[in-house]
Amino acid sequence: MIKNISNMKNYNEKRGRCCEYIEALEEERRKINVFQRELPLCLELVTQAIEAYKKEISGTTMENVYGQSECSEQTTGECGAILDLFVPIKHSPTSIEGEEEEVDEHDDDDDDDDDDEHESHETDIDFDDKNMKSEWLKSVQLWNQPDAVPSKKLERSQQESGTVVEAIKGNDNRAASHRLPCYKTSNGENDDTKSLATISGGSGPQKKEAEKNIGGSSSGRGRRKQRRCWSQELHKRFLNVLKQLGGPHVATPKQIRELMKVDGLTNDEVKSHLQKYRLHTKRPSQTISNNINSQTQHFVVVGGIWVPQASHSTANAVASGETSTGIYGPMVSALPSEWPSHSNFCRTISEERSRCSNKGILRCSSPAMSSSTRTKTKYAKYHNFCKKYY
DNA sequence: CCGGGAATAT
DNA sequence: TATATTCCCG
Repeated sequence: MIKNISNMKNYNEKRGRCCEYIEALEEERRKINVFQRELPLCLELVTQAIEAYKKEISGTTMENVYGQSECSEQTTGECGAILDLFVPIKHSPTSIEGEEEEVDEHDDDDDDDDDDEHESHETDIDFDDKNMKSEWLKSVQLWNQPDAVPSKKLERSQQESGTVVEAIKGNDNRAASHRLPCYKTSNGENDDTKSLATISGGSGPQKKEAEKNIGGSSSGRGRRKQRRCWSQELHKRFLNVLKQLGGPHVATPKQIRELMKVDGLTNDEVKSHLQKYRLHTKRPSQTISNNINSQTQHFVVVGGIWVPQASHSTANAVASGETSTGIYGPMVSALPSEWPSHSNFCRTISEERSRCSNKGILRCSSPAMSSSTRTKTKYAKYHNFCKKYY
């Protein structure tokens, strides 16, 4: 009898959990929905899983949604089994070395964090811990996700104060070593995001694709890395770091990369991003006819960095008070506009063939770099920069 | 090697 | 067109 009771209890518990998961999954589905086109299978999977859960709850035990992965009960019962569907099996280190050889000849030197794709136990999904899931999701979002996703807002709210980032950074990832997005999916040919591999692998803990360069034809190492987008999260971090370093014109790619502590991020990528960013900052005005640098503008310049006006105060505080310690103090709001001007600035850079000939008008109110250790070089740099533009 | 920037690809 | 990647040079 006791047994029965405990069973019952167990059942109820399980049921409760299932309900929770259904909710969570539905939430998830809403998010994924945004990417319907990109992740049709993902959506399908989640949908099916939701149905499966519901059925399960309603008593009709019918698992085996897919025929595969039948209710193998692991420690957690079938919830786990189904859940597993979503967790792309992370085969640990295998993928890495596969392509390592030539795509990245130097890189990955990164002393500290690196991608420690931690082991393989998929059980770490851990039931009661949905936070983890969101964290994980978020970190994934860090890299892909060309456009904004509403969900992000939500998550951000719960942990302001940059804890996320902290965790992401991995410098103290005791709780959960969630990997950061590896962005290194190379493979230039046959790309097509629709390839199943890409999707399933990509949506989950995406690892680097192993295969490429098949058949040895490979035509040399000319392949380009697959294009990856800087998510807002990522860009936000970029901005933060930039702020710490004193602005886009004094920060150096390497420093930025180091401070960002995003594993897998390379200097080149940072450099590129920085370049783009600088371009944007170069010719700020002339887009909007009416307001010429008036107060009505939604962006303000803080230490040479454009930030949304809303966050101006905080940013400013940091800029002046600063002292990098509180690294992630001021997170700018999750709003989409972190760029000098969100969309295109009609920039006619075509002309300037010769280097150094650009005469952008740039307003930079004293860079917020005072107490940095390596200030000297920066200072010089900054002066150089000013000279250039004034 | 690193950084800036232009050329090139997506 | 915008943005990311690669090439080139100092």
